[in-house]
Amino acid sequence: MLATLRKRGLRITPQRIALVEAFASDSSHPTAQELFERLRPAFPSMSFATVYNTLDALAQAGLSSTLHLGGAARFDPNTTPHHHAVCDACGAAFDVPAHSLAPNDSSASRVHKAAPGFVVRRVEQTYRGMCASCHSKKTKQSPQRGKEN
Amino acid sequence: MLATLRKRGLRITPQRIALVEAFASDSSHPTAQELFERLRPAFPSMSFATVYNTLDALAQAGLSSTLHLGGAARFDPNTTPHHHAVCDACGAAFDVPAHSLAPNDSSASRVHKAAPGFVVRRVEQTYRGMCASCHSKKTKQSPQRGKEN
DNA sequence: GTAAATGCAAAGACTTTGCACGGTC
DNA sequence: GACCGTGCAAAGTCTTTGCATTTAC
Repeated sequence: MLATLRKRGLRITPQRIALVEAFASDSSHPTAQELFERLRPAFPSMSFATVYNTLDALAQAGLSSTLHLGGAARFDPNTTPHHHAVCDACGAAFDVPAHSLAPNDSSASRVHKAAPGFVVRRVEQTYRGMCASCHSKKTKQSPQRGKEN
Repeated sequence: MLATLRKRGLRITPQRIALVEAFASDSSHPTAQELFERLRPAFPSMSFATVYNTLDALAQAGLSSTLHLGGAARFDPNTTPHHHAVCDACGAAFDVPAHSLAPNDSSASRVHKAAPGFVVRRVEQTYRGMCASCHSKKTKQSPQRGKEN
């Protein structure tokens, strides 16, 4: 990631190094808040602006995407084609590998029928349900991060 | 919608009547702000709390669902199985009919492989791309409501 | 040295909450 | 008349912005 940022003429600051290290291999889809808190020990003076700024730079470089699942935005460093399984109870999001995010003919034609002239670039799929952990302790639900939907 | 609310023991107020009338047949996926402004002429004193309150009541009755596509939440009165095509430029969301929102065997197994024990309840699909209107005036993009992604 | 990033604080957008009053059933 | 809903205002959450200072290159 750092190499890509450098190539784009962006500067490699200690904060960015730390954020990339914390973020790159994280498949938990952290929020800005979570990343901020993760970096705070090393950079007590860091601001949210820096977190958002860096995530934005990564997104522009195609190294991160943003998930809007309700509540705070989640950031995703996984650049391989994949979908998400989202737990309605705790909000956890799991990566689900996909062959491709490109639309197939039948989906493209369905969209075209509903919205003439719409050009589909990619298809995102969200599997809503309940994760194993929440399913087992279903007796008394204890929402942790996500909410409705 | 009103009949269903009444059945649930909820009260039918002029504000709710007006909101349901404005919302029920609206396929543009309005935001709370948009509904609020639509009702303001008739109810100059109405508050956002009432809008959110009513939308919440409709959601609990299964008559409305919430779309989190970035930015403000969008509300959707369409209770038939469908997906959404979302314009990356202007944020407009179009309904795309679907046969069912139930997971099929292959999707369920893919999710299970990625998140063991996850129970899929329904599958949401989002077609990201560009609507006809934005595609034609692509020379100089003019974002209206949605943002990134 | 220069342009870009940081830190800070304030503002902004969106949503929720608490409570007294008023309206529906 | 009881209880739910409304209106209002305030607070809360999440994100963005402006600007002076610092820093990578």
